[in-house]
Amino acid sequence: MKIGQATIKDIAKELNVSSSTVSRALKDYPGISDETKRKVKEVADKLNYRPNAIALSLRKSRSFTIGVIIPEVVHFFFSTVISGIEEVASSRGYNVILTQTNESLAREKSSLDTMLSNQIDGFLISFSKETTDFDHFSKLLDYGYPIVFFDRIPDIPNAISVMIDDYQGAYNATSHLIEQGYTRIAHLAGPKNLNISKERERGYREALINHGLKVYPEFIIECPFGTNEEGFKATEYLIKKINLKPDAIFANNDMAAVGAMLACKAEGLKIPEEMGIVGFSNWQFCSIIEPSLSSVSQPGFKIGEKATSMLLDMIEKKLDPDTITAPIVLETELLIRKSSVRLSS
Amino acid sequence: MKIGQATIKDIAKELNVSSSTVSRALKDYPGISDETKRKVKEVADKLNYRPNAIALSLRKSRSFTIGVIIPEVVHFFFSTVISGIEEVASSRGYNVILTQTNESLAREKSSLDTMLSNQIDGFLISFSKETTDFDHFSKLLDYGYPIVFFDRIPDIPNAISVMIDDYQGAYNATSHLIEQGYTRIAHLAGPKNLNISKERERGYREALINHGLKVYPEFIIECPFGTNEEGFKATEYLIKKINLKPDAIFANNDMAAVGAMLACKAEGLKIPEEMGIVGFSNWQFCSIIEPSLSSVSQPGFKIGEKATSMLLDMIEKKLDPDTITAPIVLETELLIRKSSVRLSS
DNA sequence: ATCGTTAACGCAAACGATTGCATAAAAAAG
DNA sequence: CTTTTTTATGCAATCGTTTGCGTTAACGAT
Repeated sequence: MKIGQATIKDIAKELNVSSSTVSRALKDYPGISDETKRKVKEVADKLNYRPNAIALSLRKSRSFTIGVIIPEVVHFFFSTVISGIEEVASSRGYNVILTQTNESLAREKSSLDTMLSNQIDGFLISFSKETTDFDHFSKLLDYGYPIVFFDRIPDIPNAISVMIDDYQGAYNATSHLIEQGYTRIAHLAGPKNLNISKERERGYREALINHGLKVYPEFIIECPFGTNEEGFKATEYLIKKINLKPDAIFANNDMAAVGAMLACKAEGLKIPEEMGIVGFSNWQFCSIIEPSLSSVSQPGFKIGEKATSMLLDMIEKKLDPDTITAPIVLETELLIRKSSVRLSS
Repeated sequence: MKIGQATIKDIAKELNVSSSTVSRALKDYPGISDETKRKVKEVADKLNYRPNAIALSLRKSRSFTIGVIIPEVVHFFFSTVISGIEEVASSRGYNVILTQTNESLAREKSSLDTMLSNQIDGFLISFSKETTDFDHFSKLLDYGYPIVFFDRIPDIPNAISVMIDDYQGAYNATSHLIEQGYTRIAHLAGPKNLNISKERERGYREALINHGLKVYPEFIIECPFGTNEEGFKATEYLIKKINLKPDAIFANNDMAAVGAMLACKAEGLKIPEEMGIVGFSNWQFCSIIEPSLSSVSQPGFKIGEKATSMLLDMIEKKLDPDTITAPIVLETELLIRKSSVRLSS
């Protein structure tokens, strides 16, 4: 005998009325006498009645639940996005079902499946690094299923997505390094199949070109996992193995940037004097490490908020997906700290 | 016309059989001819049939969904716990519904309510800092509702909980400082209403006493929010305003410890020579800040795993809650780094 | 006295799947 | 060729709610 399991029928029985009357009374429908409404509500209270959302979902084929699929929870950026999602969803009366794919395509697909089984009203997705083919998404889109992609967005024509301006963020970061007098700027790039990596690299390249600097291919090293070990190795390589030593590094993510910092320290290179470093994501630790790390801040919370409110608008038909033709782009902010400032201004 | 909306009835119609036959065929029940089974499965495949989990939930009054209520998502420890929860739940075929309370009691209660409405099979809870009265939990427990508390555990006799050994963790951290020759060890404490704070403070106190040191009340400063600003202020106060200056700080959490480090740097105190510092939680940044911060590592992922597997066992009646009389306690690990080592060993 | 109107409520189907109990047809036993 | 058993399938209720439509009784109008 579990709690809250009193049903409309129980109330009906207690008062010798029909379930329809109870249902209507609870919702203040017209055509029910005030007296009955009063009694019904009283008994509902007494029995600790709680509407069965499952029954409601079945009836309305709406679950008031949205599904979130992300690569991993333990990641500063994603956790802030989740936070934004949860805030908006719960304030608008929706539940959030969460799964992480751990960057596995198989899990992404199975998550999609079980969520569909659960009559999810819509999806919020940032796909895995393994995902290169978007058929499983476009099928759903074709059927008019509400989906909003965020951060990592697929190359599907009619997909709705919310992203940050990776290009501009990278451009600003690189320009900042250039303005600080660094001229041989290397780039620790992200995995090639993610658009965000490509965009950041593009921002890096164009900033160099627009400032009259040359792009050296050997200065661009891919760090697909984004760990500090990777950043460490890449930086050691840059310092030791290359003829033209770089004097600054723009990293695709903060962890790699930290790896770069550690490598510099190990090699006795002073930051920012001999090596300027800028990261990407503005993880919490950026401001507290030594020297503090300049980084491009991604508005994770805002992304979550925006993506969710768009999704809910689509679900509630307040927003026609066809009116959205381009991805929503949120601005980044370059946070300049000690690791990249060597000019007294 | 949404995808996956083909129902058992659609399959039945297509083959001119009854829904019961289809249902049984899909589940390989005996008493259905192999021929029929084959056909049913074929059509199911063709129509992209996906069982409606909602209908199933209603029928079985089981939702195969567990509810997670935590103070906040953007927190290294909690995000690792979530990760552990999600792994176990999804591997055992359960969904995870997530809400954060932002440390508000009101939101905690309303989350509880909507989850109950959604026929959640069980709860995983770490309650808010505002929560001092546990009636809303004990009501559910009395009704036999499966709940596992983690990290922050309530003082209810029959509550099942998974926690870490905060006392021992704090004891070890403090002992380590003592062994390093620090004698005037201060403590940045957590909010008084959380058991974990009390336990950590107790570990700190007893370590001092057992090593023949005195406990100075003025050395214990409460940092209820656990921010680095708070830690900064508390440490400045300790350094400047107190007659007997401490030579080490054991902080209730890493952020406060970082605040303490910054305050020491601002005051020109060398770490670890003039001030030893140990934190709690082992946030990611501990190993990459300068000097690296010694910290007590909490096995967040394991907590999530353990709590979830216990909850699912209870839900599936594989585990009788009455056989569990004491909280499950997981061991911490003291990670010794530079911030607290001044003896060459 | 009869008719129309309105207020207040009940009936029953529907959402999708499961399942105990019938039932029909086919096969085996007599 | 019956009778019994087996095999394969269908019926209908159920989970908790909602809702279109019908029903009843009371009331005022004619």
